[in-house]
Amino acid sequence: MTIDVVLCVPSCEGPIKKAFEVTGVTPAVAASGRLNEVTALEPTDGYAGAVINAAGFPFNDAMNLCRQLRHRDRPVGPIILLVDHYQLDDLTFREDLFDDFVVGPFDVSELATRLRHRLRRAGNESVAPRIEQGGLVMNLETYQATIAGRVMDLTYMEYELLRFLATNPQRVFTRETLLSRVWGYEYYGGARTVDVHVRRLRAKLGEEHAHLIQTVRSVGYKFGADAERGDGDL
Amino acid sequence: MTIDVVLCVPSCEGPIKKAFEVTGVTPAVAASGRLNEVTALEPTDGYAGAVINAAGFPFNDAMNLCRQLRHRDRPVGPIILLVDHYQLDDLTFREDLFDDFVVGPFDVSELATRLRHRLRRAGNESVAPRIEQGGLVMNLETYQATIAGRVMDLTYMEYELLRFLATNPQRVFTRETLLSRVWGYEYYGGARTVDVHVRRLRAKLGEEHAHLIQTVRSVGYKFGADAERGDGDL
DNA sequence: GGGTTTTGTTAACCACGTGTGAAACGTTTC
DNA sequence: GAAACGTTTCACACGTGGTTAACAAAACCC
Repeated sequence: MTIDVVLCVPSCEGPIKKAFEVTGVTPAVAASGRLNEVTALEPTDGYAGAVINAAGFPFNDAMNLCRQLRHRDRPVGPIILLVDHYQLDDLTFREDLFDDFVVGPFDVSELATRLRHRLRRAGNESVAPRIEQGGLVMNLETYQATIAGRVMDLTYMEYELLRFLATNPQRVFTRETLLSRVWGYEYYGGARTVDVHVRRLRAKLGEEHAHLIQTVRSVGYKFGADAERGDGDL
Repeated sequence: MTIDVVLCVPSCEGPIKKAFEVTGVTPAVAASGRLNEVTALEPTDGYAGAVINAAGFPFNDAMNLCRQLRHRDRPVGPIILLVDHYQLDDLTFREDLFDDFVVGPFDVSELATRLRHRLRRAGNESVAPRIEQGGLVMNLETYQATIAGRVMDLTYMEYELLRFLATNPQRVFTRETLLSRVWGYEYYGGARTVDVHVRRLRAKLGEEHAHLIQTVRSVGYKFGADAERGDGDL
């Protein structure tokens, strides 16, 4: 039997270290939080999971790391996020990027219990590997998207934006929300950026499916076929 | 679309109740924690999940309930356990009985975030905040409105005005009030603006439902079906 | 390091929502 | 029944907000 190695970013100290000891798994500490470091440290049989302390380094970087880990060819196990209380709101609409979270100040028992819980449950839970909405299929592992069977050649940002919209169908997002959730920064200047990316996406969706991304005037954009049938499915 | 109902055992008070409100799901409270009560309360389309306060009643009973819920023919959604800190150890080797847990003292934000997280990961679009009044349904996330099941195609201002009126049914607003509350500025000039928007709304509500917005002569407008019997229920 | 792709910005253009005034209509009052 | 008042309806002009294309900057790849 091999030893479980769990990725730990960016550090493994205090209660976090204790929790690892109690649980009996070995941490691999990637201090930089960069993907190449993560890959370099990886044991031959892969990581059993990941603990990312989003309270310990820039939140956006943490989110990006999650995204990258999810998209890797070799999937890492369950991702556990450590956050401060004030960061809870930032988790909204990002539910797919992590499998569990712990709110600081971090308690050893809780950390250990969650670690054990997720590691044990790993395998039973399939992380929704794909999105299907109105002819659009997005494979979250291969980074590929098809519309009505035709492969769309999307760039990174296009993919992320489309994914975000498609995972929350029918819901309207303001440009500011999109900027903060997809781009991950606080709106310096260009809200028009969103418009342009939407335009590019619509172009790649093709004439026929361009309407999948709808403009809600004075509000923002939403994904989804029109609910024009009178079934009132709000 | 149906409303998500989440089983709540054995009570739904304080932070737990708040978390349900924030998340926008409806609790079904089974005070006894017995399976027959759970079944009796079950909506036709089943539970979207379960919140079981193991700190609130005998721990073994809570575990038994979890087991029963898991083994039912009709599976309940994700099970979230509420525990006290000293109970953490008791969770070991029972990882398969629940999907998430929260450690007391219970924090509204954390509870809500976990609830949302699990419901979403279970593929459950958690229900949006909405307004329902006399056949009118307004979904505040999708910016859609339906009247008697038919989708109304509202513009921004129309939506905002209708929303304001519908959130305060039966209450009469002067044009000035509407201008300041909905438009947000201090009435330079056109009170006729309100009239016109009301007209457009009535048109989109359709012949049959136009009366939902009522004119109160020399005063203003109000939303609501007629209380034409003289029961004076104001 | 040069070329290519991706990403963000700026500005012109266009469409649609919105507000306005005036006329038609209805209701109340003398 | 006519005058006074309030509401509804209509047509039109203006401006906000969205789309589009072209450009600049940055990242990426040999």
